[in-house]
Amino acid sequence: MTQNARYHHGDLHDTLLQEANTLLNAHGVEGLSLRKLAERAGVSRTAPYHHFRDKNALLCALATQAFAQLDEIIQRQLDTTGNQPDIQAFVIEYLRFATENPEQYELMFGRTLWKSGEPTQELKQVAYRSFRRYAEGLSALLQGRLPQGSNPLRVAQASWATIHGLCRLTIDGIYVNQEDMEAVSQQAVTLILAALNSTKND
Amino acid sequence: MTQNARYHHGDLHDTLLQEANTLLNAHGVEGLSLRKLAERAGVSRTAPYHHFRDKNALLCALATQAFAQLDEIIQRQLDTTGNQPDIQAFVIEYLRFATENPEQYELMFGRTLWKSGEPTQELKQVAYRSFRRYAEGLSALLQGRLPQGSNPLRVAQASWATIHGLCRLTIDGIYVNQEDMEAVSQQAVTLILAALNSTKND
DNA sequence: GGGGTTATGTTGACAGTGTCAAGATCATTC
DNA sequence: GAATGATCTTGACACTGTCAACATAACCCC
Repeated sequence: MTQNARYHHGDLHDTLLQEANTLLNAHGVEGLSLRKLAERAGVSRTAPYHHFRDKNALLCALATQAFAQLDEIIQRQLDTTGNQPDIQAFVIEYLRFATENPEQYELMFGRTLWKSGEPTQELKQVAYRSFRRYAEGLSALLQGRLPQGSNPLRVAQASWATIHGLCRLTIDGIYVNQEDMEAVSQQAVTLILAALNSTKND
Repeated sequence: MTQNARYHHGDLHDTLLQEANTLLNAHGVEGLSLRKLAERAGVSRTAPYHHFRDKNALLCALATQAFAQLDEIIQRQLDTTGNQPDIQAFVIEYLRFATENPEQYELMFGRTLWKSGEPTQELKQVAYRSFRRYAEGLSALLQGRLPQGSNPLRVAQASWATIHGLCRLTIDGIYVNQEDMEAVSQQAVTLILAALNSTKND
């Protein structure tokens, strides 16, 4: 029996994830169909169902993978900056991930899984852990530089919302102008820093 | 001929938009199918195609309507606050619109139209005008209160990104906790105000 | 090794989707 | 009153996710 004509694929689970990522990058979530994916993996339409409960589960698996990647970037950034908090670098790295992996980012934070679909237990855990780590790390970076009456966790969440908003605007095709995008993110950082340097609020 | 059995609907265009909004609110974009919509309007599957080129065009029309609503809210807010800029109120109003009309907001700013679909020329115009108005209005609110070296337009865009990010997080089902959401948005406003009150940046 | 169990892969089928083509009906206009 | 265009209908097609039933291979225990 030749290797090409064997009945069992042997590594379909991983192959599916890999090919799915390829299709995702090429045509977006809306262009990712299980049937095309199966064909691409050289397997029949329903074979993927033996490895993922349904399409939603597959997408959750992709998102989980992506969270691991972003997690690593965030952790590395938080470790590197160490005692000398560099929010600018942090934001740049975060934005870089989102703009270089727009479809993954969409999957991680978009309504496809969180609202329309049903996020896997696994995805929920990974995502929440990621949120927590992010918030804690960032609030550690901000420690002692906050305006009076500010809650470090809330500040971290608010500034994350800012960065996230920038990512969404870019990813969703609203800021088509790359130059504008950079200027705006630059200004966002400046804004955050200005807030941090102020010692008074009301 | 009875009114119920007449061949021509008479007001299908508007009826479609209205019923589409109902379906949108009830089941989201992903639950809005042209066939269900046609049935709901008491008309055959392909009748809508005589009033909208395709599904994308119908969704663009819905988004255009929604932009008009948000536009009005923004304009009213900017006029009301007048000489006494009240960013807090502005943010609250914006967030209110988004949380009360989540599906419309998704349509207005989501990838459904801007990335996956093809935004109508009309939608583009309305949207860009809305963006511009928003940015100009907000930057007028901020005038004279900015940290040195800040570009008012950029600040407006950056703070819009913050608000937009909060909206997305809520709408996409990531901040399920309403209480958290309010605290974070509160903090975001505080952050912006703190930045404005600071006279120095870097 | 042989037989039963489980994992994996296949074909067939179904309901649902957007959309095109061709024809039916009505409203309007010359 | 006939012709033209707007509106609506049925029929059809390709595509989607997913279930049921069956086929094949791998694995494990006696």
